[in-house]
Order: sequence, then structure tokens, then C-alpha cells
Amino acid sequence: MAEATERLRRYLDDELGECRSEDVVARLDELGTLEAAIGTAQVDAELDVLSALSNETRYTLVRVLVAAREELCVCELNAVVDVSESGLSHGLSKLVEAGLVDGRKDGRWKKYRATNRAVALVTVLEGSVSDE
Amino acid sequence: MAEATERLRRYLDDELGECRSEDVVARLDELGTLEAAIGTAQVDAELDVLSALSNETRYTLVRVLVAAREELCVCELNAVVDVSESGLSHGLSKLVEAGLVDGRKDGRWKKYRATNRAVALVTVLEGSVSDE
DNA sequence: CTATTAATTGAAGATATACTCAATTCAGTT
DNA sequence: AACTGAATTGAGTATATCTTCAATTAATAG
Repeated sequence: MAEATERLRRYLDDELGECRSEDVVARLDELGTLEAAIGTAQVDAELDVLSALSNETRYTLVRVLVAAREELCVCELNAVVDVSESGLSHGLSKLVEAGLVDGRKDGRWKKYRATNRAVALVTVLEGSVSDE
Repeated sequence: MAEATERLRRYLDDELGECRSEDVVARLDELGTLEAAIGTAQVDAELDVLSALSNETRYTLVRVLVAAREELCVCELNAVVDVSESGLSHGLSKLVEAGLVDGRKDGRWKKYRATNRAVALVTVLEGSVSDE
């Protein structure tokens, strides 16, 4: 830590032309403020969403549900991804936790649909990554 | 696979009131179309972006760089995350690969800034997850 | 009530990911 | 040219994640 602070001091010295201890403290404070402006709970929630999406099986499910624009039965989704029925169920469960899909029981069948959150994220990702 | 197709047949039978082999084939085709509309290369690229973001260290880096609205030196970022200098470098490297940050060498210092892609994704995530 | 089917759950093994340490590269300095 | 400091790279290990199997729950049919 002392090591890293020393380096920051040298950097600020380069940038500002001079650097006193209080300049280092001030910069560390600014960086801390940037970080703190983002609540920990908020970041954790966002990371849950990202973790849920960052898997081929689950991301495919989300993309198909978004493209479908309607609810699909588990038995239909089974044809879409290449995992066991159990794996599919685990995946859907994680997506529900992350608020990316909603599930509804209909008789002996269970149907899932994409949430607005899923639509928003897929749309932005699609748009952002297509213009490589 | 035969097992799953049988289940789909029973489902369609429930939904449509009747179900012939051709109905199952038609439905499988529809599902396949939904999936195919999304190119494999495109999905892979999107998954790279998601994988890069779905890690506390890297997501923190991205959020701080987006919040900063300017480039930051590695020596400054070091104060923001809780990993070794090497870990920080590995993280930044993965973010560059995913097109989420750009790096620039400035004398003996190296500076990183968030890309438009990073700004877009953080903005949507923030907005989507805040209204839990 | 028993049997069957849809779907989920928990446990366990296989794989992938993240982090650290040591060595290296690249610039600037002496 | 040798030295110092900034940052990266590669290897190794510890941890986390994904998927499957087996058992279970929930609903309908006979």
C-alpha cells in the first residue's frame, strides 16, 4: 500500500509539476468518491445480473425469449439449448433470481417470458457489439 | 432427444387441441429460426463482453472509469480495486479485449478510459437494476 | 389412490476463472 | 550502457461455476 501510494505521488508530481502529501491525499479522496458514488448493494445486484447473463446456455435462453416476444414452455426451451432438462431448470432459476425472466405455472406446464430488464440489456448489447 | 420431442408433442396437443407430426416439426422449425436469427459469432462477441464485465474487480474498474469521464492512470486505478498490480493488469487487459476500455501509453505511465460501449452498458444496467 | 409426466432440487465431479508470484518488457534516468 | 520504475506476461494454485445424475415435488390421468 505504501508502495502504491509512493507511485501515485510520483505520478502526480509528473502531472502537476509538483506534489505534496496533501495532493496525494486529495487525489485518493477523489478516487474514493468516484467509487463510493456507486452503492455496494447496487453493484452486487448488477453483478448478479451480469453473472446470470454471462453463460452461453443462459444467454441463449434470454435471447430466444426476447426474440420470441411471448412466453415459451420449458419443453420448448429444451429444444433451444444443449443441456439436460436439469441444466435447463438450473439456468432458468438463475435467470429468475436475476430478474431477467418471469416464470408462470400453467397446469402441468411451466412457461417463461423475458422481462423488460432482459429486453433492455439485450437491445443495448446487440447494438453496441454489432458495430465492432 | 426423442424423449424431449415427445413431450413437445404432448404440449402442442394440449395447446392446439390436436397435434400431428408436422405440427411438431413446424414448431421446432420456428424455435430454430428464433435461435438462428442471432448469429453465432455475434453471440460469442456479446458473451465475451458479458464475461469481462461479470467480475467484481473488472466491473468496479469500468464503473469508476465511466464515472470519472476521463482517462485514469494504472497507478490511480490501483487505489480503487483490491488486487495486486498484476491482477489489475490482467483485468484491464481483459476489458480491452472486450472493447470496454481503451489504453494509451503516456511516457512511462499508462492510462485507460472507458469506451462508449462501456458507458452504454453501465447506463442501462444502472437504470434497469435501480428500479428493483 | 396409484401411475405418469413436467419440472425442480441437491450433491458431486469436471471445467473454467481469478488471483498471486516471479520473471520480463518497455521507458526514462543517471 | 547500466539502473530504476511502470506495467505486462506466464505459470501455478485456489476458488467458483457449470453440468449431470438421482431423488423429489406437483399436477393430471386412469
